[in-house]
Order: sequence, then C-alpha cells, then structure tokens
Amino acid sequence: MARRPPSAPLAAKWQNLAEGRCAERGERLTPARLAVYAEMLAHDRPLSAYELIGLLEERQKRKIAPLTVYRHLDFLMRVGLVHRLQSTHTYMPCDHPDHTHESQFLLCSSCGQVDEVESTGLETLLAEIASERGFRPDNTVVEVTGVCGTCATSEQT
Amino acid sequence: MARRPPSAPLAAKWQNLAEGRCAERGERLTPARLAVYAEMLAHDRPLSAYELIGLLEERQKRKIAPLTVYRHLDFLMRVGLVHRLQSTHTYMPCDHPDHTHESQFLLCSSCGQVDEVESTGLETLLAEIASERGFRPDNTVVEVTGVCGTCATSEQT
DNA sequence: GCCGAGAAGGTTATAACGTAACGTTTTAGC
DNA sequence: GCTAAAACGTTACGTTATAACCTTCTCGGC
Repeated sequence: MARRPPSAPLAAKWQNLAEGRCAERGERLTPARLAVYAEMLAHDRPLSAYELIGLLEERQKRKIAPLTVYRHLDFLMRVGLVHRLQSTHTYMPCDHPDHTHESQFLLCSSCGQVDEVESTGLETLLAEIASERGFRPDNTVVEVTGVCGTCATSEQT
Repeated sequence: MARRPPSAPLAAKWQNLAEGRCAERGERLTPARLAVYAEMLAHDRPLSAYELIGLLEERQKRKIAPLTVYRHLDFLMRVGLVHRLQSTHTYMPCDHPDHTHESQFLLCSSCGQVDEVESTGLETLLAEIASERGFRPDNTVVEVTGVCGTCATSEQT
C-alpha cells in the first residue's frame, strides 16, 4: 500500500474541482499530483518550481527531484488547474476554475499578487489580429507587470 | 587606442537608428554594444543569449562571458532597439524602429519566424482593463505562439 | 595634457530554471 | 494474478541569468 505523502490542507472545493477536471479528461489525480496542487493553494502568491520543491521537501521530509515537480506542474497545467507565468517563471493555481479559457494576468511588482483576468474582448481582438495575418494561434501569453490598485493607493507617502 | 572588435556587417540604416536612439537618451553606443546589435541583425530569427555568445566568440575569436552579453542586451532593450521574447527566452531587434511603442508578437513554432505587430486597439484595451482595476501598467507582454500563414499554407500535404 | 568621477567592460563563480535517459513502481483492465 | 501503460524516482546534465569584484575607458574640468 502506498503511503500518502503529507499534503497541505486542501479545501473540499479545490479537491472536488481537481477531481472533476481529471475525470473529464480521463486523467489520474494521484496523491503526488494533488500534493503539489495543495501546496500551491496554500500560498497566496505564485511560486517558482524550486520554491515548490523546497516547500514539499520540508512538508514531506524527503528529497524531491526537480523533474518530479516539473512533471506534476505539466500535468496540472494540462488539465487546466494551474497557470505558468512566463514573466516571473512562476506557477499559480487557476482562479477562474469554472471552465477552460485563455487568461490574462496583471502582476504587481510591489506586493507580488497576481490578478487573473478573463477578457473576451481581448481574446477576440487577438484572434482578429492573428487571422488577418493568416496566423493560427495555439497558445497566448498576456502578462502586464505594474503596480496593483492596493499598492498604488498605499504608495501615497 | 581600443581595437574595435570584428562585427557583423551593419547596414547604415540600422547604424543610424542606433546612433539616433542613443543620442536621444544621452546613452553611449560603444563598439561592443554595436557588435551585439549587428550580430542580431545578421540573423533572421530571434537568438538566445547563449547563441549570441557563441556567434560573437566565433566572430571575435575570443571568449565572452555571459554577463557581458546580458549587459549589452539590457542596454539595447533600454534604448528600445531590441525586444526580449519571454516565451522562448530569445532576443530580436525591433522591427518597428520609428518610435517607441508596445509590441505584440506572433511566434511561429514551425519556422521560428516572429512577426512584430503593433495594435493600438490592443494597447487601448489592455490599458482599459488595467485602469478598471486601478492597476498601473509598467510593462506588457503579449506573445502568441502558433503557426504562421506561410507554414500553414505549405502544411497542406 | 592630466586628473578625477562615473560609466562601461571583464573575470570568476554561482544561482535559478528546466530536461534527458533510464529503470522501477503503481494502476487499470482483463 | 497477469499484462500494458501510466506514473514515479534517480542521476546527471543543459540552459538561462545574476552576484561580487576589479579594471579600463570616456568625458568634463582644470
């Protein structure tokens, strides 16, 4: 019997979401995969792959190879539970979990928070730009770095 | 007297552009910086920093440290002559050199060509999305990966 | 000319991010 | 139980980027 690795607490909401997503696609949600997802949800900011490794090693009291975590991250992205932020080489759980979609991100360089936005207008416009040029889009990255409303307000010294 | 390092051939057009950009900002366009820029212009696709190092080492017959090239790239980006592509960790000269602007990129995963697009509509929309949320944008990354028109056409087997 | 301040460049080392190759374990279906 | 395929683990390595520190060059004032 496989011993389930210690995992960060995971609200039923997320657990159910993860199970649903995997079931839809005939993918297997293993304890190791769930542990990575739970660890990401336990923090309120994007984490780098190596930060995740450190956190998981500490929680599970054992060595974890980078490849292991990268595979779990690839899986979680494949089923749409996790996004990769290209600008910062970090990963975060999807905030709009109700359906598959393209996302855009607002990254605050002051507090590190990331706002996941879903603008159909933007998606449409991007699709037009591509199709005008005969370009067939596959994957779209939209990441705006700047200062979020909260930080901008508290900046007024 | 400093010996000018061997540099890729550089059309007067680009040389003038580079000189103009630097003059505008009171920045110094040194031979080493120009050599990196010329090397990028000598290839018709984005190059990684380490590809660039290899090319420059071959041309100049000497060892070049990564940091050197990264500094030159930072400089060239600062003055607006070069863009970084986050999706592929590569760098390319700016195609729309007439003025400073935000750019969007269409990256063909088949042939490697990158189309630099400048859509004011998209910029406006992104600005709206940000301002609705009180977000003050600083830097925007828009990169669409897919298959370009040329490759899509020749794909029809 | 020469001298000082600051920018630019060089050197060495290392941190951070990501993958290849290969073997073992687990799981689902029979 | 048996088998095939997926998942997992281990070792090693490749790629991308930066830290710390020192030397060289350039520009302006004298």
